[in-house]
Amino acid sequence: MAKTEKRPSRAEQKARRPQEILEAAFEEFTAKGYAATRVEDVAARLGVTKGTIYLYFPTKEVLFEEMFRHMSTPFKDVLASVGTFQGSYANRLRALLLLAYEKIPNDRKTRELLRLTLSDGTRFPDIVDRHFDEFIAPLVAAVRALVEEGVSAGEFRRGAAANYPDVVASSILHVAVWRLMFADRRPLDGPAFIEAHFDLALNGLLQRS
Amino acid sequence: MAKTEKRPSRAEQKARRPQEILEAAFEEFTAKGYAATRVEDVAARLGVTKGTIYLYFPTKEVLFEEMFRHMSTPFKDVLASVGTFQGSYANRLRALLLLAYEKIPNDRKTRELLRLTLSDGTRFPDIVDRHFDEFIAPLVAAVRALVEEGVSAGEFRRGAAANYPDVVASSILHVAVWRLMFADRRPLDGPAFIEAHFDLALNGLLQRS
Amino acid sequence: MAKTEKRPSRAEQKARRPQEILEAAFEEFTAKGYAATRVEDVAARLGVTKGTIYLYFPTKEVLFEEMFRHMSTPFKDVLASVGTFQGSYANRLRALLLLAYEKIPNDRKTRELLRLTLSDGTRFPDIVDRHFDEFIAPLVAAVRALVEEGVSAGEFRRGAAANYPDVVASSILHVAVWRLMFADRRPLDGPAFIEAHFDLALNGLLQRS
Amino acid sequence: MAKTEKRPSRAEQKARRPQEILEAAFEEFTAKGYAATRVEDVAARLGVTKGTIYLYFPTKEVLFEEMFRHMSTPFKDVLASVGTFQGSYANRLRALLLLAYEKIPNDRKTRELLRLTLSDGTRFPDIVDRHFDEFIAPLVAAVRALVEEGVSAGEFRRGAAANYPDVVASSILHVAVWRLMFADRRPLDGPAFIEAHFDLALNGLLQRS
DNA sequence: TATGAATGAGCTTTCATTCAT
DNA sequence: CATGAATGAAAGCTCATTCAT
Repeated sequence: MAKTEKRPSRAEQKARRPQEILEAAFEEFTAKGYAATRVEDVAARLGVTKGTIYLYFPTKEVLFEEMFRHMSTPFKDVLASVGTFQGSYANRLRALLLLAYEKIPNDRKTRELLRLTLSDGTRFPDIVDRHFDEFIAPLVAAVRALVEEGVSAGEFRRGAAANYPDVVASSILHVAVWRLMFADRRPLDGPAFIEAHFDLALNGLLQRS
Repeated sequence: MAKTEKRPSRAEQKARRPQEILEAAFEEFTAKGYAATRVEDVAARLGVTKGTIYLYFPTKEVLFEEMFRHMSTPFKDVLASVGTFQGSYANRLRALLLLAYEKIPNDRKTRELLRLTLSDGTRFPDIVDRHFDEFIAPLVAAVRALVEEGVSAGEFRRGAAANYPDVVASSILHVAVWRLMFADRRPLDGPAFIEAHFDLALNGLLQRS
Repeated sequence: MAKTEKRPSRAEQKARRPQEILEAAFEEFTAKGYAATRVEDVAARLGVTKGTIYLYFPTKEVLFEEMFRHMSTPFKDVLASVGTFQGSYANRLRALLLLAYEKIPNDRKTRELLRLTLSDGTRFPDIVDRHFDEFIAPLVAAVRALVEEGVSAGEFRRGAAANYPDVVASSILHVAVWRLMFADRRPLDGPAFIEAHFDLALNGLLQRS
Repeated sequence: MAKTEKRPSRAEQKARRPQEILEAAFEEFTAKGYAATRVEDVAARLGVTKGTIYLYFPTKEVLFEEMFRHMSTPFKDVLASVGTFQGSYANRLRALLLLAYEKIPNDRKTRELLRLTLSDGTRFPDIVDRHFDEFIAPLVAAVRALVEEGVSAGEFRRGAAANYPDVVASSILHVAVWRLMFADRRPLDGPAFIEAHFDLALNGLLQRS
């Protein structure tokens, strides 16, 4: 029982290398952008040398792309649970948006990948599509489904907002961008913001009595 | 009448140069980001050589900073007109948000500067503050003022949304980010989105009968 | 009569230009050496622009060469007066060396041209020869002539020093190099040094009683 | 025994590199001066490329400074042996000056560093001080000490020359400058010059019988 | 005559990539 | 596996020189 969870064996260490590199690459690329990041910086963060990086990834571009893929955690899966939600549609929508807040602006990985998508999307068109398929489309689809069901059930108003569900979720992006831009320099009161968002969105959607 | 509008004289050319350069720089920097843009690209866009750029701007960094300053058109001034708005607070808010849509996601300059702020804000902290002071703060302040007046007048509900006006305006940022990210690849139906936004926000804010 | 000696007329101004340029070039070239001096620096010192320099001198190299020629004042002429010296050979030698001190280490022009000869002689072999012909050879010849006459007259000892007159004059170069190297940071007591030089040289040369 | 003295191993090569570079830099910088030397010239002399130089030295300026430090061999140490000299003060002084001739004008390294001190001392003030502390000050101090002892012992005359020992040593600088300036184009008969120097200096210093 | 905008060749420095050890 | 010395292709910046005004 002694050696359990001790430092990894050489073999384990080796197996872990690629992931370590991708994680180090994430830190560097998100901090400085693709062009301004040097392969050596990534290596230095791991305490290895440039050559080692090239042992696992053939070029800086591939490193970037694989890092992006590795760090973008599946949001679709999370959304799968939406189907199991119970209660009023208002509460279901609230729960869904809460999930999105957790996964997008509050999750550093997702948030920083959004930055990369905006800054280096020109050079890596794939990541833009990926970002859309991974985050935007599923979220919008889930919101739309819920809103439509709520409308059918007579809980939500029919109207422009119901037809364009992005607008219901757009505050989420606002928080993400705010955090990317200001970090700790202008902290944002997350819970209060979310509360205001729910207040506005649900009042905006609910049938007027 | 003959020679009017011929090629500019030497003096005219010179007077125009700095602006031409700043505008070319805007195109290049926004297309590729600071690090990936070469001074020579900016020059080539104007049909001149690198050296010419350095005749007007001492370093690439200064070129970037002055470009940013030159291209960020005052939003505060636009907002000044808000005070003159008439009619219901709902309409006034609608007019205010429309102004913001025009000036932020629909104005290519502002939109692209937002991208730069996100991608190169780390290297140029000034532009982050500038962006905040120039766009975010005035807009939030204007929305807050209007909402508070609307609440006082009994037209708007008191509530979380009224206390956190960012949430009312956040869809604007959503459109900006969407356009930056997808450009023409996934066009966004602007008018429909705006309509949905107003529908949601005003229903969310108005006193329930 | 009032305006006599007032500011020069345009024609005079023009006629003076080349010299002004050469003098400005002297300041710049001696301060930074040939390679590190920019033509624009020379122009700026005169309050004109680069183009003006090229109106008078076709290239930077020619400017340098002509500057060198222009600033190297004839030492030979000065030495001509040596033939008229009277009195003991010791006194004549003293007078000759004093002339050399005035013309070489104490004359800023000559001193600085010595620096250029050492630093840029590789690129401009002419100036080395020029320096030799203009300063070294005449001085050594004059010293040699005087010493030989002094020996013939029985006033100076025959001996190694008399055969190699450079050694008699070498302290002069020492002062020049010292001043070039240390300028005002380690001032050299000129009169005391010269006195010591005469003391040593004359005692070294005079017949032992 | 076979492979001994074959091409150096990677490790040996690496250990040697910095010195190789400094020596190549010495050749280039002394031949053309700081400004006119290209880092690529230094590299080419070693058969490597520019990049290699920057692997060892961060900037051209640092390369120059470290080269200067590396090539200036301690003169002070040599002078330490002066204290052990025996015999007449004339002979001791002769021995001391001979040491100085060996170390300053006859040693190519020292001689060329003198050239750099004169040509690039403005840009690198440190090397001027270094040159003073390393060569000038110790030499003058040693001469002074010996002369003073010789005066105390009654062997040397009291007088101006004894008070200003630079003058006794100044011929040494003369030879250095001559060689820097004329190299092989006007060779200087070293031994004869030195003989003349001793003849003059000792006769100039010794008590007149 | 004088200007100064513009050029283009060249220099310093950087960095992705390779490869012998 | 890992290293890190070396490369070479840029990229930022400079400056002698030109030329339209």
